[in-house]
Amino acid sequence: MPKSTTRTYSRYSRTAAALLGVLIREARTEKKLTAQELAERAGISRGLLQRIEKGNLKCEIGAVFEVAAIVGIKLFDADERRLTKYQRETEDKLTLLPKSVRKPTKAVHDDF
Amino acid sequence: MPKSTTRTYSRYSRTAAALLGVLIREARTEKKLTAQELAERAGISRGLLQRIEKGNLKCEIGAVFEVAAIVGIKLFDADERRLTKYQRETEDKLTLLPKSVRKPTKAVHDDF
DNA sequence: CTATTATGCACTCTCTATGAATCATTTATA
DNA sequence: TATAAATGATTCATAGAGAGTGCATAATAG
Repeated sequence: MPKSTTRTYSRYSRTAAALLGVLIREARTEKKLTAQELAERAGISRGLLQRIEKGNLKCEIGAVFEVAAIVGIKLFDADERRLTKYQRETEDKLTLLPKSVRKPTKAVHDDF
Repeated sequence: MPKSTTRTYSRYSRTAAALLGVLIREARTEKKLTAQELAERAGISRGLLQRIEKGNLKCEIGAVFEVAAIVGIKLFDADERRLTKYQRETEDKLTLLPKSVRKPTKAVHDDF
């Protein structure tokens, strides 16, 4: 990233990430997995898992999803089958929508 | 990151990210926002938004959540109030669980 | 059909998130 | 209670994510 980015996040995003973090922590504990074990299974470092469990928003989404999937947290509350089906349906709807969004030209001629 | 990481993702994670991407794209189109506009509102670049809409797993989760929130995609199917409530409840449950996971020592003495 | 705008893609440069390693602290169990 | 293990916290080097840019192409308003 060029320049300093110091992103600012909405409260909603922060809360969502924090929630996902504690859900993961809870599921991991219930499954009796150590941080090290879960990290290894997910192919990430223990440090990254720590940040994920703390709800850090700068983690890559792939790592977070991977960990969540391993401990059994259903994203979108759906298993893979439903996820795929839902994705197809959404893609279908997308083809019906305009492929690019045009802003109306200011010359609206509402000045009679 | 040290060493080459070339992470590998499960199908579930890939599908989930892809779904989130098309949902965002759909919502953006319905709200008649250009990629540039949405990116600006989220405080990210258009390039990053493109990757998010394509379901790229290497984007930072904060950016994805931020964009999703802006176009009105409810994460965990919950508004901020419910999200916060749910988070508190989960944190409470967490305090009841052991704070660290111990693996049983192999000396189980099941060798009579 | 045409003009104009949005999107897709590729490139460079910069900065930072990640993996690894280490130490301090907390915690479960034998 | 003693003690080995798990977690928390910090540091460091670096691979690679993200911003910015330009251009080709697609797509829509008029």
